[in-house]
Amino acid sequence: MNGPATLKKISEHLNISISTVSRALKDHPDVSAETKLRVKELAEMLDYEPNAFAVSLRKNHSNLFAVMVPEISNFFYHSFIQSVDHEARLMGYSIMVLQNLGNPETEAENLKLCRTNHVAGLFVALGTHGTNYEAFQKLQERNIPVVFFDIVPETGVFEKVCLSDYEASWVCGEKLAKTGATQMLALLGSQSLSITHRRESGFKDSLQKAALPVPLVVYCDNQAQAQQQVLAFFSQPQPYTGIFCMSDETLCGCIKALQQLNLQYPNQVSLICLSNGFIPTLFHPMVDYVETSGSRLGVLAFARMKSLLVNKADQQESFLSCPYFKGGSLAG
Amino acid sequence: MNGPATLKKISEHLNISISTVSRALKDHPDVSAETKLRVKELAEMLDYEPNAFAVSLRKNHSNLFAVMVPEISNFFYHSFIQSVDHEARLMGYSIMVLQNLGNPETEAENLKLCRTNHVAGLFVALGTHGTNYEAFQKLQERNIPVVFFDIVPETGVFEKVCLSDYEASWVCGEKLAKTGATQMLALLGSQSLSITHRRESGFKDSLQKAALPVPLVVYCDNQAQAQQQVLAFFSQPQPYTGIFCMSDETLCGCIKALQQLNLQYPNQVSLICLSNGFIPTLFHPMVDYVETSGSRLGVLAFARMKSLLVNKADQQESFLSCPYFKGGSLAG
DNA sequence: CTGAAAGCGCTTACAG
DNA sequence: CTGAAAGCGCTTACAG
Repeated sequence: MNGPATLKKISEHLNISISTVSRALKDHPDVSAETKLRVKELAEMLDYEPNAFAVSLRKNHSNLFAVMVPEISNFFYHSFIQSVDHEARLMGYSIMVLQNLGNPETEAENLKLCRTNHVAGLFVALGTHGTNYEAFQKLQERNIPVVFFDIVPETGVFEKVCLSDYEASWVCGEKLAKTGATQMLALLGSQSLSITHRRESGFKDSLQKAALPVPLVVYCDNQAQAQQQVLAFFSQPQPYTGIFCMSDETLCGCIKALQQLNLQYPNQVSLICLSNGFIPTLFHPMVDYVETSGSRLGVLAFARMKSLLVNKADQQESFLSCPYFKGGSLAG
Repeated sequence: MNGPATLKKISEHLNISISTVSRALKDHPDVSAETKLRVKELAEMLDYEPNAFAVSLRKNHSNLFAVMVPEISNFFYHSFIQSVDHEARLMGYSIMVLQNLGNPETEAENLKLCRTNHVAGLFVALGTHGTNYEAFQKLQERNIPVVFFDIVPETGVFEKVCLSDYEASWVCGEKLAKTGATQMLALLGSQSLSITHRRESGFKDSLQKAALPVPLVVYCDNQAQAQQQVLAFFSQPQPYTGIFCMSDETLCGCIKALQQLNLQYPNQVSLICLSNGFIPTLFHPMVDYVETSGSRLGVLAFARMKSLLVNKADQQESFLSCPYFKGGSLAG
């Protein structure tokens, strides 16, 4: 009576074998309707719940996905995680969230966790630190599919799911071009990320297309650096400037600097950014942004994961489109 | 050679028994130094990693903690989760994040997950929905300790870890009292939460102590409602007002409304809030706040969890102090 | 110091 | 339609 119910207990109560109980509970066609009924009733009564360890040990596979990100405290990853969590639940799976904090040892530890817990699959956004791709390869060899998202490896055969960074940044350039600004400032993220360079190219190329001068480009590793860069930029007199922030982080730094300098947008400067959409609407006027939606990316990533799991599909690279949302931070 | 290494494989290679391999790897004193060395070397070579399922099934207990919150997308819970995750890692545990989304069925599902995965312990912040306390009791009966944090049950014997909500709100009242404002507005959260009432009392009592009139109190379930309430409040002429926002959510709504109304703080209105500290510093001037630190609460909660686990300590209620951080949103 | 054996709770060929 | 048996990978009394 004490301890959680098990197949054995049920079988003893009913005087039938464990195998039959097991089959009855999963509606195996071999079992008679009557037996099924009796088993299910008792199981319900005893509050039977299968022991996940036993099931997983037997099947050598768990109902757990892992999501690994550089850090959780990020709107974008956040919404990605939420959305993957939602999808996973629909399949009866749950997810385990891991963060690397820019630390290769933590990453190694996390991957080990994935291995020992035999996760069903892994979603990863890489950090700025050097990554050990072999470890991911090893997971794949053990039949644990890996889907990279957002920040993905540049080489190697992997499943990748990305935002259309180039196109999204191109749109930002286009919008800024229309404000009449001649001087452009691009506040980018860490120089060591390929995503930074894709966004840089998209932005630069669209300005070139619009026959505008090459923008001033600065790389920032965090909010404070972005703030400093903007302050430094405006320490000298500037023509009307358009600022492109490639992330929420750079946007926050930028806005702080503008406030310190007492510069108003869109009157004295135009502003556009890439964002998940929460931060830009916090300010007044709202900041124009091209949406890099974590939740939509999550849905896409999950769909790819399912193909890998079910169809053993080939690995590919998918892109998610990024719509533009109008705010009040662009002149004209 | 294929498939991950197991004790059996190692034992076959070395021509010794599985038991000895198992003991050698855990440095059991019975095993000779030489055997230990040989076993460990081979284990290293074969990249041996114990199968978590087998271990857990055997020990009937996992190295997993669960953290259950109403929703992940919240700075406060976020930093709580980060901090618990950090502490857990130090102990060789990992955590599983679950969110209820204000839905009793999801809560039930999540608790089931905790049971079937035999989590080592559970951290919970309750949502606004009615909660089935029996389910938590059941977990405790199965020797899974539950630590409630932030939003905790009002009745029943449970381990609780809370912010000093009353004192923190009291400080907010004190600070606003000094601004010279005579009219006070309290933007509170959902009326169905006890935390809302504790914060309300602390704020009201301190105003009373300062011989100020009773504040106008409004309850808001989300950001948009807070915004509406502030707009409605200022639709009529008002004396100099001090606004107390009990959360980031109400603060965001409040600031949006002030921006719409073109009201400047601290000149036309004073502002103070309870916050984890990220949102208030996003605005200019920075908003004064009393810090409700998720990470410090996480450390405290984890320490309590450890006592419950190790010492089978009695259940108690602990409170975390909340320091005040100066901004530029208070007059005078 | 080492090993054979039982068992954690489940699933699934195999036999009847 | 039902059951006995083997096995997933590990741990740990028990015996020697």
